[in-house]
Amino acid sequence: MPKLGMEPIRKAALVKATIVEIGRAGSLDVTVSQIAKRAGMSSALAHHYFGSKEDIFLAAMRHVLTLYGAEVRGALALAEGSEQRVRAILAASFSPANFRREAIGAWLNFWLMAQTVPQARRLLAVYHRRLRSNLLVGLRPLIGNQAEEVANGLGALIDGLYLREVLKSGPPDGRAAVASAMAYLNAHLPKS
Amino acid sequence: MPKLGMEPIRKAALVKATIVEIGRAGSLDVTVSQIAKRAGMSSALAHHYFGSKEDIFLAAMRHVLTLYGAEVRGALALAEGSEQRVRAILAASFSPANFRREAIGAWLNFWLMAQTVPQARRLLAVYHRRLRSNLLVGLRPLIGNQAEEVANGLGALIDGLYLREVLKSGPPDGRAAVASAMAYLNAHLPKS
DNA sequence: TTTTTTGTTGATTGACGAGTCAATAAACTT
DNA sequence: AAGTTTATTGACTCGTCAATCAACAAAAAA
Repeated sequence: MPKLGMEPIRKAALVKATIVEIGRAGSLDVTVSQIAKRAGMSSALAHHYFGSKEDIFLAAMRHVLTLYGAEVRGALALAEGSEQRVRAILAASFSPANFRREAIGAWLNFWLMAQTVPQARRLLAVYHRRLRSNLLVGLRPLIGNQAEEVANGLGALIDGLYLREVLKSGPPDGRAAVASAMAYLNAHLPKS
Repeated sequence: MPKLGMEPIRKAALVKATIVEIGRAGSLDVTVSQIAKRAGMSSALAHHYFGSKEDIFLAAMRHVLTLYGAEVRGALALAEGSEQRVRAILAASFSPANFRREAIGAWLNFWLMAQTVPQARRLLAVYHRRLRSNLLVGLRPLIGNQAEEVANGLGALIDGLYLREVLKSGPPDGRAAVASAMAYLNAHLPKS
């Protein structure tokens, strides 16, 4: 019973299913059939809408990155003052929407993919640059010439906290992660 | 021309080849044949010595971890004083032997593996605990009750710096990484 | 109402790869 | 010398999976 205008719906379903399946499997060893099944369609249809498995993965990655970007922008809009801006970015990075098992697993795998798939590498580079520049805007008024260094450190720390969360069991603890990153920030802030 | 006592030699060759191939491929999608070929033998022989592909991977992981552990111990032996101990650990973590493309790629993949393979998870957990306890010994005299928090932060930061290195092109810059981690440490040290 | 476009899938193809086996040969043991 | 253990590989099995195809159905366009 072909209803028209299915394409965006099916694509969205596939993207969502991809993230879930990658999170579940904990690796990129996920078959198109698995993804398609979870999305409620045949694997042939998945291939019909996206050309290849790689395209599916890239779309999923783009989606995760987009969500993250939106959350950061939202938090930034409400932030007042430099320090609040930095805090907002950290909070968004570890928000429940991003800092959940599936998404974390997906992130790690995208990272892996970036090593070999140029498209993925580019996407990740964009994320890096944005994070960095967002952090810098907040940091420069606070610590001036140290801002670059701290922005790099914070970026790495965020990634590292994600990485560590992968190995923990139980639900991710976003609050603890934020606290960790905050501590780093505070240590670099001029003493009150 | 069967010489006897080949087993350790071949196993070592396979382990080395595994690390190289994983580094090259940038993923665990490496065939036993590729590994065996690089190690100069048939894939059948690889299966003969290690039972399965997973066993090969685990052996390679153990090897990387062992090398790292040895380097840390060596550096620690020469260190005098608490601060020097911490610095020694950081230096070892980013030493040329560990902080090189192949090894970094291997690390990332072992991380992935730890998500699904219990053995790998255990190995990584051991590394985590050791790093943590080593850091704590150095940190406690310096900052007392803050030591735990800073040890966690430093651990995550180290992982994060590894992760970031994966995406960079050109040879890894260990010195810069050490400097980054040192900055974190210094920020938490009581100002002189 | 024919034709075209869009949605959909079961079946198939083609490739690849882990792991096994049978066979061969050199070295050690008795 | 006969038998056993260790080293080694080419060929093969068996499974899996990405991608394609042929076919069918319904809506939209002509």
